[in-house]
Formats: sequence, structure tokens, C-alpha cells
Amino acid sequence: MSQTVDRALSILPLLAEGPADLGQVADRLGVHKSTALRLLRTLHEHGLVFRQSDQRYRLGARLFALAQEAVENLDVREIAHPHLLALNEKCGHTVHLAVYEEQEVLYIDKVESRYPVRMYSRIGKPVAITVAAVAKLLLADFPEAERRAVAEKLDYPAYTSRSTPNAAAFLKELALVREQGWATDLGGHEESINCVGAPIRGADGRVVAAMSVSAPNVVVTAEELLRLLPLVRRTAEAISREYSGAVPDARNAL
Amino acid sequence: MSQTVDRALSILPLLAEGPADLGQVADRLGVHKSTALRLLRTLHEHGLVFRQSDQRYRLGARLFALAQEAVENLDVREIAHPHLLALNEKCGHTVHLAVYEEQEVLYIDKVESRYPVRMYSRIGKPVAITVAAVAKLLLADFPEAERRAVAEKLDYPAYTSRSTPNAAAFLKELALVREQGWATDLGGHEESINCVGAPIRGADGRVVAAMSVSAPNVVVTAEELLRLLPLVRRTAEAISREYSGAVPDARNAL
DNA sequence: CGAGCGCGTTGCAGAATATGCAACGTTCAT
DNA sequence: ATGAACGTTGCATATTCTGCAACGCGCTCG
Repeated sequence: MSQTVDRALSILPLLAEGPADLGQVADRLGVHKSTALRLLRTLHEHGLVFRQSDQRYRLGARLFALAQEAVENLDVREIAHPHLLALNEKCGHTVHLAVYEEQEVLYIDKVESRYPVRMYSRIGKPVAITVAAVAKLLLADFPEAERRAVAEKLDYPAYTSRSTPNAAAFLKELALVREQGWATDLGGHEESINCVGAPIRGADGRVVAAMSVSAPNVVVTAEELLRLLPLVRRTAEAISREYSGAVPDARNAL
Repeated sequence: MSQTVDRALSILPLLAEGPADLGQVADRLGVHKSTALRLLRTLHEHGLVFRQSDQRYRLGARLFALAQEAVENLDVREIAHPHLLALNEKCGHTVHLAVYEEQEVLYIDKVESRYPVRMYSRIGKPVAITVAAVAKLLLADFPEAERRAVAEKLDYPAYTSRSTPNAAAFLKELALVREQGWATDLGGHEESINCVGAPIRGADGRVVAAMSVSAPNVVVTAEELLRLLPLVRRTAEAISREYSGAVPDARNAL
């Protein structure tokens, strides 16, 4: 829509391929050298482009700073909330959103079940980290060494007979979760409550949050709850997409 | 230099602070809404800006993709080389550049000593990982858990009486290196050779490479070599700056 | 239920802005 | 020393962007 800006922005992917000098930029843009120079200057003033010692242009630090700042100021909860509401509309059960922070997994959002029987949980409250589906999802994304380190430091309270008993079992479960891309908690925290969860990923593919649907046995059986898995995963993926900033569509030169 | 582009680019840091709607963007830019709309559209076409479900604008995925691609296509060696040459000019000793890759530390560049007595090393050759200054610098930047995991898997050959003897000593040394921001190897690999090294960091502060100056005892004593430390560190910092894409200068609106 | 408000969007005419040209200055290699 | 390659500048032209005003849409409030 705006030719000048369009041209200027076209320089960025071009430089992402590697450093280039003025002539190369001008050629690939199909404009006069002087035009390319002025565009590069403007990009330079904004720090998006940088001139290395051999005079060639490169993408600059501000680009990274921007990306970083944007990520920091991103609020998963804000983005996820409407999706969680929609999911709750469809299935009626309690929906949770959780993140990992300072050795803990915390609920940061919750949509209450529309059934009379509700489960106990509170936003801001640490999750039972060894059994909760959301905790497994968040920890499963850690690099192997950290996973081991964390698993060994944890306590393994026997909430129920199905709670994760020890570090070895936990690590095995994490490996499974990591591979399949979703997690469950079948009566591991409270005998009568089951959960299915899926991860929410950032633009770099790393897990930034996890969501789950929970319901007591008296409302739906574990099998029925598992049937919601595709829906849960699709919701998580929708949130991931929006959180990451959508898909980059086909680029057309010039 | 180019008003239109200037305005368009000014939108980016603005959105980095958090999502904003058309009116807010127009206000903060000091332009008419229709102008802001067209600029945002152009940014949108390039994927730098994204429209979330509540209609507000946010920084888009392409920004992250660009930053990532730029990093991948960055060649530390290419950027570092002139600096290494300059350092060699000043001190005359052998200068090394190394990176960590696949469980190994590899020399990727070297400027030979101008003294007749040279040390043996070859570009592409794995470094003695438990003793070399560059190896310590690279590993010291790892998160604690990974550091432990790596340290425990290593062998600790006794090249000399001053070689790192075991994992515990190595981890202690890494902690020191991490804190002080530089490293040495005083006769740990070959009895008569000393090194001082400093880390090269990317825009995010993480260590991407390490450089060192090495010299045999017969040319300079360890004390004399250590006197070069400030010079080595300054060189490493200069490379870091250029590798990161320079400093973002003060922003002036409009 | 209807009016009013806020917000995003479009077409248009005027004017500011970007463009290409040609010429100059430097640096580097021959 | 000479030439080529590259980045850089001033300027006149016209292309491109801008602001305005009006429209459409969805919401809220009366």
C-alpha cells in the first residue's frame, strides 16, 4: 500500500540472507543506488540495519531488542482467555492455564466448570507439580539435563495411589509427554479428577504455557474426557498461533 | 531521511510496548488515522505486524523469523578476523577463535604468532576441553544443570601436573570464569604454554565464541601475558559489539 | 427499539515527498 | 599515477503520500 515503506521493508529479508553492499541492495530492489541508500539510512537510524566494518549492511541489534521486548510484553493470559472461554462453552468443564515460574507451576487463568460439581483450584496457586497435566507439559519441554536436575530435586507426595511415585517415573512420563505433545492426569492428584492438557508454544517452538481441561469422574469418565483431546489440542494450537504472531504468508519481491 | 519509512518504523517500538489499536498508533505517531492505517497495512503485508483477535495490532512473527535467520547467517569468524589480526599486530602472539559445537570446542580461526617459537594447533581441531581457556569460557556460559551434565561426562586427561583433575575442579573453575568474565590456561595443556581468553557475546548476552592469546614461557612469562588481559577483553568486546549489531542510539520521535 | 458514539475504512485533490540523474569524492587495485 | 568501483550529494520532476470528509459497521445507552 505504501511503496516507499514496502521497498524499505523488502530490504530486511534480503539482508537476513547475509550482509550486502549498497549496489547489491539497489539491484535486488530494482531501484537506483541513491534510493537504496536513503532507505538504508532510514533503517539505520532506527537501528534495524547496521554497517559492519567492511562497510556492508547487516540486520542490526534493534531487531533483536524489539523481538525480545515484544515477547516480554506479551501476555499469554490475555491472548488465551477468549479461547479458553470458547472451549469452556463447548465442553462445559473447568479449563486451566498455567505457566512455569521460579521452580513452580502456577495457574494464571481458569474458567469454571458449568457443571454443579466443581474442582478446587485457585489462580496464582502452585500446581501439584509431579502429577498435574499442565506441569508435565511445561517441564517436558526443558532440555534433558534440566529435566533431570529438576526431577531429582522434587518431592513426590502420594496424593493418591496413582500419583507419580518418584523421579524415574516422572522423567519417563515427561519423555512420553514430550513425544506425544499432550498430557493427562488420571486421578493422580485427587482420586476422582481427571485432566487432559496441551502445550502452548511461542514463535520459537518452545512451550510458554500449558492448558488443560479437568472434570470429576462423576461428570464424565476418563475415556469421555480423553475424547476431548483433539479439541483441547486445537485450542492450544490456536492460542499458540496467535501468541506467535500468525503465519508469514508468501513473499512477493519488489 | 525518508519520512514515510521513518514513521512506519516508529510504529515498531511502539507496538513492542504492547498491543495498540489504530487510534492509539495514529495519536502517538502524530498522524491522521488513515495514514496510520496505510502504514500498518504495509507492515502487515510484510508480516512485521499482526492483528490479534481483538483487532489490535501487535508485532508479528516475521520479526522473530528475521532475527533468527540473521543470527543463523552470521559468521563470527568473518566479523572477528580483522579484530584478531589487529590484536596480533599489537601483541605478536598466537590468537585463537573457538566455538562450541556438538559436545566439542573447535578452533575456527587462528592468527599465527610472529615470534619464531610457535605453538601447535590447527583450525578445525577439537580443543583440550578440560583445560583450554576458550573451552572454559564457552562452557561457563551454559546453565548450571547442563554444566554439571557435561562436566560429569568428560574425561580429565592429565596433560600436565596443572591440568584440571576432575569434574569438581572443572565446575569450580567454570564458576570462577563465569563470574570474572575471562579465563586462563596456565600450563594446563602443555607445561610451557599459557593462555588468556575472553568471551564473545551475542545480542542476547549469551556466549557465542571465545578468543584467546597464547604464548610459550620462553617468550613471555605468565605474568607478562596476563598484562594483556585488558587488551584481550577489549578486543572481545569490540567483536561482540559488531556481532550483535552495534548500539541502539537514542530514539527521537517523529 | 432506535439513536448516538467509537472505530476502522475509502476516494479524492493537493502538496509534500521520494525518485532518478548526473556529477563529485574516496578508496583500492592495476 | 591512472582507472574503476563504490558511496555520496544536490536538484528538478512527478510520483507518492497525506489529511480531509464521508461512509459503514457494531456497541452501548437511553
